[in-house]
Amino acid sequence: MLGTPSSDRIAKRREATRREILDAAWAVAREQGLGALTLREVAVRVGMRPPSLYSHFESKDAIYDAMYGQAWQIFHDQVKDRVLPKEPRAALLEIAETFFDFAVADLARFQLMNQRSVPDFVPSKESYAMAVEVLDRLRRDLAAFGVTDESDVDLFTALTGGFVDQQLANDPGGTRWRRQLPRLIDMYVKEVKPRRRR
Amino acid sequence: MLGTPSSDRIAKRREATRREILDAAWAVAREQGLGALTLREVAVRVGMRPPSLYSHFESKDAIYDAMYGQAWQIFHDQVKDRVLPKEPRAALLEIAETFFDFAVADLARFQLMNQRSVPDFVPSKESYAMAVEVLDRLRRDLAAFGVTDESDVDLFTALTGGFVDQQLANDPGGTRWRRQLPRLIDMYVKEVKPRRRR
DNA sequence: GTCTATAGTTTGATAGAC
DNA sequence: GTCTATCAAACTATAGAC
Repeated sequence: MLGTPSSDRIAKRREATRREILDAAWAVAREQGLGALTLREVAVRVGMRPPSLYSHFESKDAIYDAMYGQAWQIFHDQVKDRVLPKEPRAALLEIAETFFDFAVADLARFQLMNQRSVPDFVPSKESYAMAVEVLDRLRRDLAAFGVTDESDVDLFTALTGGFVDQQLANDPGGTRWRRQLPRLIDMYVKEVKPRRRR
Repeated sequence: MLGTPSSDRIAKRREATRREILDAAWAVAREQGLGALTLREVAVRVGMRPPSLYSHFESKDAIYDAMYGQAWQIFHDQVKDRVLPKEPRAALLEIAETFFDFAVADLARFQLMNQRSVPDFVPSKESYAMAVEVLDRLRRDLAAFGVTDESDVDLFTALTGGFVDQQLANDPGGTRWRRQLPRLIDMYVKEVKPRRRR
């Protein structure tokens, strides 16, 4: 006698399929551009017929939304347990480089996360929460070095974000801006004068 | 007896229609997003049927291309005759603010000019030339203050571009980053040490 | 140069059998 | 949960009359 699959097992399978779909969606977005994403292409890659996607996502927008949340989730997982150096310059450089490398690795992902590239797309509350989580984490990291002014945090995000933009737009795959990150952090440290972490 | 319109007059009329179409295209892009631009919507606004657009542009891509070139052209016109202060700090601030204000005034335009927002769109040689022109102009402007290292120029574009990005993405219509531009220029001046213009 | 007509795709999404 | 069948709509682009 065979038992029926436990509901736990079913849920796991469902989740796995969802992830397969998202993986395919990311692949398409990377290869053809975020705005060129189509349900057909995604379905083909997963080995499904397009209508079957609707068993897992209620619309194309829901896929964009899941991608958005997933991207921020992945980055959050990557930074949430890191231990930063006590010395401000080294720590801030690590923060900047981690974000830079993550962002530069995938233009489509960066466009979805940080630019308003998909017309009418607005992340759901749940997905947006992940982005907020990451920014809060950055705020706490900076605060540990005495950087608490909102203007100082804004300065930091603008500086690192600007480097990412230039790298992606004008030297994709290269290091023209990446290699200037240490210099950037030096500038920032001189300006904001963070103190050594306690 | 009526004469026939001079070929000069005909050319003027053609050019005017082209501009009308581009104006409509910009309006759609601003209102609905750059990626949501459709020939139908553009035609409706101009008061034409969609196929008529093909008398003026050979494809949708050609419209994107003309928009791209036009945007850089407009910005170039805006800066080509300006006389900068001799004092480095004031001059660099003016350069940064001019670019910032222009970019922040229109998200769709900024996306077309500086981000890779439209899948597969590659500007034609002629349109791209306008962008190069502007960058050359910036190089000459900076050179007048002794800023000639490519890395210093790259730093400047990344800093100002980053501010634009943050302003558009996280405080559209506001001044959260705009008001920190003087501070940014102070940082840059300390780092690069431009000399007074001769 | 603008129109009508229409081709030829592609798209996101639904209905209902299995 | 996946399929087939299908839809309705939108799209870019072309042909040819006026």
